[in-house]
Amino acid sequence: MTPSPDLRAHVAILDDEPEIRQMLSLALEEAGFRTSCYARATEFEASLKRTTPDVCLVDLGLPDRDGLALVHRLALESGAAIIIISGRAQVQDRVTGLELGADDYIIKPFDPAEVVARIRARLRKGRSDADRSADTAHFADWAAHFDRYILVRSNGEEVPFSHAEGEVLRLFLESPKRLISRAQMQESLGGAAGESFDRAMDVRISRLRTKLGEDPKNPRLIKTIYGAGYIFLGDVTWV
Amino acid sequence: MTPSPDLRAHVAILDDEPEIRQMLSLALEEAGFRTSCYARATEFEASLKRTTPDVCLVDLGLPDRDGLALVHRLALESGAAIIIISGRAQVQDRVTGLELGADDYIIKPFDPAEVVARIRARLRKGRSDADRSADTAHFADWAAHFDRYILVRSNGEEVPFSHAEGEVLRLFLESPKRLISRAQMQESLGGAAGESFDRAMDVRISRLRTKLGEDPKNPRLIKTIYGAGYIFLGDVTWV
DNA sequence: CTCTCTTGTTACAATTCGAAAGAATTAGGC
DNA sequence: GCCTAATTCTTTCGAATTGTAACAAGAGAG
Repeated sequence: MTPSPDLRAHVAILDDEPEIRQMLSLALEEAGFRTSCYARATEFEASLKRTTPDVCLVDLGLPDRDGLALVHRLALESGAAIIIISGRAQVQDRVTGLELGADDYIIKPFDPAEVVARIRARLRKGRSDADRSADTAHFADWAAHFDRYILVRSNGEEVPFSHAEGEVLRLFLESPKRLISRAQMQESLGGAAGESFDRAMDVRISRLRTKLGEDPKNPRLIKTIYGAGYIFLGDVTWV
Repeated sequence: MTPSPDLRAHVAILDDEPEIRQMLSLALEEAGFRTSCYARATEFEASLKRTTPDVCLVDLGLPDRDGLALVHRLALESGAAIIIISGRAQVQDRVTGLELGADDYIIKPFDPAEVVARIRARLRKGRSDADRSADTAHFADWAAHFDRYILVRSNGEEVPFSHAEGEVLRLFLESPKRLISRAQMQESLGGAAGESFDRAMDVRISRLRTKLGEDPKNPRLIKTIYGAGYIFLGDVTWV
C-alpha cells in the first residue's frame, strides 16, 4: 500500500502570483496542512488526475482560463472543498462565485490566519459525524464527558451525572476562574424569572459538589462567593 | 399522516435587532427557505428542543448571553450549519468564531444576497454528505439493513425490526452522539402535537432496546437523559 | 456575641421514564 | 366476510430524577 500515508489534509493552492503562493503555502504548512502549489490552471488540472486534494484554494483572475468556469467544474467533479480567493470584492462577484459551487469566498488582501481558520471549518464539516463529538473537558483529576454524561477520574472510576447537573457543570467549565452570579445561572439554565427557583440551583450545585467529591468544609473546585455567586477554580482544557 | 411536511430548508435567525431579523427573514423566505426568528438566546435554545434547523444565523453580541459560548455549544450539539453575523470585523474575531465551530462568518453590514448565497453553499455541502443513498448502517456489532428491515449481528444472527422501530433507529443513526429531545422525535416521526402519544414513544424505544440486547440497568447504546431526551452512543458508519 | 441574611443539606413530593400486559388497529389468508 | 397474527398504542405501576420545603450551618453587620 502507500509507503507512508500522509495524514495531513491536503490543500491545493492555485494562484498566479508567486508571493501569494509562497505565503499561503508557508502559513498552511505551519498550520499542519500538506500543500501543493500551482501557477496555472492547466498545471492544476493535470495534477487532479494524480491526486485528490481535500481543499482547493483558487485565485480568480488567472491568466490562462476563466476562473469561475474552473470553479464550477471542480465543484461538480471533485469532492474537495473549494475556496475562492479574489480581489473582486463586489457582492455580486461573491454571490456568483458561491452559486457556482464554491464553499467560501475570501477577499484580497487577506490574513493567512483567517484562511487557515476557514479551511479548518470546511474540513471539520466534511468529516462530519465520524470523529466529531469530542465534547470533553479535563480539570483537576477529572474528565467530564458531556456526550456520555459521565465523569471519569484519573484512576478510571466513572461517576454518572444527570442532565441538570451537567448544565451546571458545563456552565462552570465554560468560564472557569470567573465569577458567575446567581442571576446569570438562572438565566443560563432556563429558569424563568420566577423567584421560587433559586433554591433549586443550590441543590443542583450541592449534588454536583458531592459527585466531584468536594469537602464541604473546604471546596477546592466550586467556591461560593457569599452574596455574589460562584467561581470555578481549576484549570480547564477542552478536547 | 403528516399534514404536509415542509420540504424547504429551515433557517433559524437569532438577532436582537428587529429590523435585521425582518430583513433576513424576508430575503430568505423569498429565496425559498423556511425561517424562524428569535430575539434572545433563551428563546432560541428553547426552540431547539422542538425543532432542528438546518442552518443557524447567529448574531454575536446578544444582550443576554455570551454569543461565542452559544456557538460552541451549537457546533457540538446540533448538526446544523452555523453562520455568525457580527459587527466585529477584526481578523482575530473571525478566527476565534470559526475555531469555535462556526461554519462561516459574515460581517455587518451585509447584503442579504450574499447571506443567501452562503447559506446555499453550506446546505449544498451538507446534503452531499448526508445524501448517502445507502440504506445500511454499521454500529457496535450490528448492521442495520433498512431496506430489508433486519438487524444483523457480527456473528450472523438476524433480528427483524418493524417499521415503527426502524423510524426510531434511523433517527438515532442519523445523528449519533447527539441529544435528541422527545419533542424532536415526535416532530420527526409525524406525531402531531398530541399529548397522548407520550408513552408510545417509550414503548418503541423500549422494544428497540431489547432487540439490540441492551442491559436495562446499563444501556450502552441508547441512553436516556432524564428530562431532556435520548442520546445514541456508538460510532455509526453508513454504507 | 448575637442577630440576620445567605447558603448547604436533607427529606419529601412531583414529574418523568421503563417495561409489562392488555386493547385496538392493520394485514393477510381462507 | 371472518379469523388469525402481527404490529402498534394505551394503561398501569415501579423506579429514577428533579424541584420544593424545611431546617441547619455559616458569614457579615452591629
